[in-house]
Amino acid sequence: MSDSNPSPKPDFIREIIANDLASGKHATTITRFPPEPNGYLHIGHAKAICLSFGIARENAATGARCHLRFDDTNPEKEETEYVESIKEDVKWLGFDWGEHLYFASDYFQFFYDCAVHLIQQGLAYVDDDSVEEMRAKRGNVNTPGTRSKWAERGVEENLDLFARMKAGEFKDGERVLRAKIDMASPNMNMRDPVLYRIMHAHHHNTGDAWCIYPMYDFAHPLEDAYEHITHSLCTLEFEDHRPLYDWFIGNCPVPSRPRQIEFSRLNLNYTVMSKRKLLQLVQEGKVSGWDDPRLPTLSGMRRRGYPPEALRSFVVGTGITKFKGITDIAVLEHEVRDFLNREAPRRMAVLDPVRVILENWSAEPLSHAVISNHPQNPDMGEREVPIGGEVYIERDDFMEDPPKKFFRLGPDRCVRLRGGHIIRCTGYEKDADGKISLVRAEILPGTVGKDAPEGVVCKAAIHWVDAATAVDAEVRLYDRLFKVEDPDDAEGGFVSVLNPDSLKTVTAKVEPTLADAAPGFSCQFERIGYFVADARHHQPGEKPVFNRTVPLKDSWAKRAS
RNA sequence: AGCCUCAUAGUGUAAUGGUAACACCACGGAUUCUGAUUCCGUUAUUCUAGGUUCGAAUCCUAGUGAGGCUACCA
Repeated sequence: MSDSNPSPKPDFIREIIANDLASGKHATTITRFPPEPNGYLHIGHAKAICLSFGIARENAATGARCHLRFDDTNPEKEETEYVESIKEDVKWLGFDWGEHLYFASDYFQFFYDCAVHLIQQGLAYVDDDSVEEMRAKRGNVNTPGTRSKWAERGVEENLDLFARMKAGEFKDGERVLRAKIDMASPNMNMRDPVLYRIMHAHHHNTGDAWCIYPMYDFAHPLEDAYEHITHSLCTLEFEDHRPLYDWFIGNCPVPSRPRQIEFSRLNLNYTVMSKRKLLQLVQEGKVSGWDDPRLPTLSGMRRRGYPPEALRSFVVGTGITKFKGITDIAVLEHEVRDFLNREAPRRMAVLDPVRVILENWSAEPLSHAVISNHPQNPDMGEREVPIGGEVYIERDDFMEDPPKKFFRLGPDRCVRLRGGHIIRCTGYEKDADGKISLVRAEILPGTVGKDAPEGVVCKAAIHWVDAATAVDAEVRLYDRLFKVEDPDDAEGGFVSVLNPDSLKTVTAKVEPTLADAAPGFSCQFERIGYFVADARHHQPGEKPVFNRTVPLKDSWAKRAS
């Protein structure tokens, strides 16, 4: 059910929002998508994007909006390159943040002021303990922690020390600012969490202006409040952080009171979604880059030819819940096929060519065949495909000794060349290896555009390419990157279960209309699959490169196997 | 072990105290100048045990199972 404007069924989050609007708690809804610029966006992010931006779009009548905010509070992991790619990917997915592009790093002074406020309230203190000491005193899930002795410091001393942390008087790791909450809390996040750490690092946005940086738990609720976010939607792993989120909202001088709501992240089988692992695949050269068509990154899927409409339909279709399930990749592929089947023009290409000589071609020669660009959609018009007395057909479409239910070519059998004649096989040749090297056939005059004459059994139409005008193309056949359903659980690491056949490259014969296909041009190679002209490698005048988006379903192959 | 969260066909999601449904997958069949598409059909579902109620997937209690939490990451 691909739709350029999918309207999702109400889920529990949309229900909360509808109630807040109905009760007058909020006049409108302001959401946000807050990626950390430390990697490329992937299909999992698409879920968060479609949710938060989708809610803004659905409530546009009330003035709703969705902010794009870069959560760049850790200078060690973040890069400008990622900022640009994220903006591009969000746009490509079909969403627009308008004027509302923000950086958490623009709020550093605000965070600092809030921290000072907490110190003044006696709710935060500078701790001199080392990482190890802090870890030891934190306790564990079964035993309460013990408070650092530094928590006894007075407000003035804390204020002074914190100012000196900011001024750069201390080295990395020497001190931190902590909230004073509850070292015995069963929720580990409440055991005096760190608010600020010292990092003498260059920040992509603020340069060297700061040497103390706020932690996520502290910064995020403040960012949301600062932007007057009404509903802050995040994934399930932040559930335990919500009490802390609310604590900061309640104890800091903030201009609004956002509400955090958690939902389940997207999980796909045969797929890794963790940024760390994606980065590893890129860095170790297991894939060609962040936009490798085998990757679940948005840029990879774009290059693979997955239309944004299909991604949106998929993500909306999987729904929003708190249940942590694993979605079958087949659902995504279905959405891709569903969209492409309607939108992609048809073309012909032969991936594994066998030459066919039409021995009586002169009996009724054609200069070209007229073929519909989309049989179910005549509006897409027709094209003329050159043809002559010698064509290539797919190796699979000829069988020396065909089984009963095989409908295509074999000795003395008939088949139709799509848009052209019905032909009858009159002979074939094999090379030294026993491989079919040539097929001989005759055309049946008078069969172009006509049903098979009496007495002729012709149960299939196959694709072909004219030998004289065929264009060589590099065709990349992508398959799933992993051999196992759950690479995350693979023993010996997920890299050990990479599928060695995830990329096969063949030189194919394609119809001449494909010679100068524009980068990103999507079409269906009839009877084979959906393909897209590669955006990165195809230059005009060079051999065109096509990436396989997704194969067509093939019930014959399934039956045979 | 403590706290938090979740549990509906194989998979994902609906049903908000009143006939358990939709999509994907799988398997059949019809149509087809793509063994695609389209169309029709088949199989199969409320974790367990109690309780409340005329009536429970839904509310309550207990149990079971799964996931998350013990970074100066986000």
